[in-house]
Amino acid sequence: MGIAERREREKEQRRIDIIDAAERVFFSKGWQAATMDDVAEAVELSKATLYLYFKNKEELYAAILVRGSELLHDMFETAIQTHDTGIEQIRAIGRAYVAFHDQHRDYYEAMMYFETKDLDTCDDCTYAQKCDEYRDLVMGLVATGVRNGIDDGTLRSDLDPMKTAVLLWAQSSGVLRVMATAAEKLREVHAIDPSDLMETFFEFVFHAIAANPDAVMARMNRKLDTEQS
Amino acid sequence: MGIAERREREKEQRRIDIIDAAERVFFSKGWQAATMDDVAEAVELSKATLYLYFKNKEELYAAILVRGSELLHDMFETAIQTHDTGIEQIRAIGRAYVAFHDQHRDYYEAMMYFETKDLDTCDDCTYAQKCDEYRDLVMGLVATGVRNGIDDGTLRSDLDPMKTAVLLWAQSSGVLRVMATAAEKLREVHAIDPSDLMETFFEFVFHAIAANPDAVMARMNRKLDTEQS
DNA sequence: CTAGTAACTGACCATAAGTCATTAATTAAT
DNA sequence: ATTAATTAATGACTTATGGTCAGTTACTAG
Repeated sequence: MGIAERREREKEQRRIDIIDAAERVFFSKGWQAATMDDVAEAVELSKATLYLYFKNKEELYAAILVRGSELLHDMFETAIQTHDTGIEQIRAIGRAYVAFHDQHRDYYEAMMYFETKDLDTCDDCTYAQKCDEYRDLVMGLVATGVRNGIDDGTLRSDLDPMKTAVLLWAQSSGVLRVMATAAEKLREVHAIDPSDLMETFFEFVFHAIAANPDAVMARMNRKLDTEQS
Repeated sequence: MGIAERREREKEQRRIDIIDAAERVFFSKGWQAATMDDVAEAVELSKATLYLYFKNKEELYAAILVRGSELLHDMFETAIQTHDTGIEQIRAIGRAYVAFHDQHRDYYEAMMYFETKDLDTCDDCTYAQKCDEYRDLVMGLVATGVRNGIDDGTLRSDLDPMKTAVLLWAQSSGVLRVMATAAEKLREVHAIDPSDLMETFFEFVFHAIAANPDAVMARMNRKLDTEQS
């Protein structure tokens, strides 16, 4: 029965087309201002058709969030795989988070936007569930980094990996959010450079979790000096 | 001209009545679900009248946020005034933030909800402006605490007060948000107690900013032990 | 008592999410 | 090849809600 499968593929492609169009529309006009009619027009389908593929506007948005979550997860995974010691992995994850914020601003903001009002966790909202799953995976990656650091002696041995992962994630999210929403004000009113703020944040973190904070800080400063010269 | 003043007072009272009603409605049904008709019914006025006092639904919400901001500011101010050393003031502010989250959950969530999509900063949105002002004041209080700590030797002397204040605020917000949105999951899936998470966060912070981290940690642990026994 | 002003309102509009009966296209059966 | 059946798609509609406005009521001043 190749026909059924072809239809399945076509249907899947439609779904992708819709998400692509939704991304363009939502990213350019914002979640609130963008209408389902806009998306329908962008994908050259009637609005009613959208509702054959997505339960409602929110779930269509969730589909976009899944893409963002996947991207972030992959970046974190790469960060882990391309670094050896736990402390370096954690730092690389931090940099990856910043890079995600810088390079995929649309996804970042979309994810921030919907973090407050948690997507309704109804049973058939597969997209919202996938978002949750990715968040767990991401948290797991951070925890892995912490565990590696404990094992290889670069991080404090008395840390609880999962608790530390949650804290690192929460703290980073908070700092990144402030950077995203108040970057302009920080720079102009308080004369604070956002990326400098981020560096200080990293410094704070390593003061808290490194096995040997002083050595780590000394190395960080040396690195910064050589980079700047 | 006592009449004009009385009318002014009455008008102000109306405004307060409307905000009171809006608070009840918004807090019970949520920003999205609550309608201006709901508010109108609650305050026993026609919907059109609401628009004589508030430009739109968003500004009415902002009026509520101002109350929350004021409350938070006062709690921070008290925290500063009732503690002597800088490090204690910072800790007290942290505790105050947690207390605000615990005891004024409605205000806390309302403020979180609107943190993403920054209230439109149009000229005549006095309420939104006031929110911004309070945020600055709050940040200033934290910076004052840091400055005091630098002066009295309880905090690292190389800290930039304002930068540190922004970081502390951002980090705390992030952690508190995660606690608010994922408390249940943290406890049940990862076996992490939210208030324990908060304590570890405080520990992280003081590792980063205390002039003598080891001494501070030792003291914190002693305190916790005596409290638990 | 009357004119003028401020406060208020019912009826209305515009927009946008979501639904449904109907139509068009594709596939399977005779 | 023709027809029935299944699937995909849609135009027209309903409902809900933020926001507006002409007109009414209540109060004040002269």
